[in-house]
Amino acid sequence: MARTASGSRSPRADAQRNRDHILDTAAQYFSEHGVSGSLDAIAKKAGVGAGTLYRHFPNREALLAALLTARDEELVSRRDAIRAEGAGAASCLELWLDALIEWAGAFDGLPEPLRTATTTEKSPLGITCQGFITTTDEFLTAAQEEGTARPEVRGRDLFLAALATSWVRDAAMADELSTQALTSLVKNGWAVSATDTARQGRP
Amino acid sequence: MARTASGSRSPRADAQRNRDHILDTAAQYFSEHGVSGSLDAIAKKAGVGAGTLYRHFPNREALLAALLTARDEELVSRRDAIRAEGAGAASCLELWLDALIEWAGAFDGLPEPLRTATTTEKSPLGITCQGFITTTDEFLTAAQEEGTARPEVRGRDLFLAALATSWVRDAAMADELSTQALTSLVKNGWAVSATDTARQGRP
DNA sequence: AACGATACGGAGAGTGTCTCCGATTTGTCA
DNA sequence: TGACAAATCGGAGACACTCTCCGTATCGTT
Repeated sequence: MARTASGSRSPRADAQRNRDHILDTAAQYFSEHGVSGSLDAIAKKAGVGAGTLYRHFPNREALLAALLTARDEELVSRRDAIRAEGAGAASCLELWLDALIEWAGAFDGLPEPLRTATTTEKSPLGITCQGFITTTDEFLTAAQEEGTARPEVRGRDLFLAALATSWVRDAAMADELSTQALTSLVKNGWAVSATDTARQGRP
Repeated sequence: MARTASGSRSPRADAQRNRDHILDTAAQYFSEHGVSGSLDAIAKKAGVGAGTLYRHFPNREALLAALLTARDEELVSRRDAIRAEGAGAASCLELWLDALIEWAGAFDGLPEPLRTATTTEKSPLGITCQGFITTTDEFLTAAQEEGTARPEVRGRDLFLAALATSWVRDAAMADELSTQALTSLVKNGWAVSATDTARQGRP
């Protein structure tokens, strides 16, 4: 008898098929309508009953978490690629933050549930976020040891700042510069230091 | 016949009474349940029919805008007070951003509609936000002329950053440091400049 | 007091989430 | 292959929320 790694019986073929199909449909639907699109509509579009959708994914967050699994893997690959490049710790951190911002912008409205999950104890999304906070911390610590990142900053703060940047972008579509602006703000701040004052005028 | 400044007939006494009462009730309800609390529940709690609530405030945003009017005035006073203090432009900007963050944190979930309003052409909230962006720009420009703020930063970016900070705080209740952390991030960035490197180790 | 303008209230239409359970499909074993 | 039990399905329906409509009540004026 077929079994999964965890010892439970492997899912029935139709169940697996439905699950996959719901996931595909949801990905498209969320792309078009944002993450608050109607779940019943997704079920209908996928050609299954509402009950089927909710059995596979008890709530919106569960569906979102499943949907992000594929993207999570991409992000992990990105992390490894950044590490492999062997650039300076500050550049690595910068690249990682960019990757994080892009990841959180996969769907319209995604930053909101991510933020909630980050601060909500246990949940599929929350665990994912926790992992990425850890990664952020690793890159950050390296940069701090290198002397290129302020020692008082925490990985958690940078992660939240990345989510916030994506959050701003969600609505500020009229102004694509906003993402760059926020990114630069988080990196350099609005205040000029003594060094920068001397430099002022030549970019 | 009594008339308002704009020339239309002044509202009937019962209408005014209801409006005020709804506003009071909504303020309390939103404080307890966040800005996505049920509007019908507010109507019921205020002892009026749903129709009455929606006649006075056609949608959630209108109610929110009316609710914020009082707080807006406080914020404007704060602006004047900051100007009057006559401190350095950088300090003024800093104080103003703090005031903005506090304002946007008046209710749980408020940053979301504010951000939407900021990027949505005309709307009661949007106009309010536009005004505060202008104020932010004034403080920012002063700091830039003083040489204490980076020239490439825009008031709009700082305003959105303030909203984002409030947004993060909304969920990160487990960690009150987050607001400070984000504020400092927006001011100084995570990267250390050459000057700071020399300073490292003595706070 | 009487009348027109204004405002009220709540039933109900439309939409969305999520549950429950009889009907159906699948996998297994004889 | 046939039959049985477990697993899964589908969609009606309970419940919540937003917002509209319109008959009824109240206000302010003459």
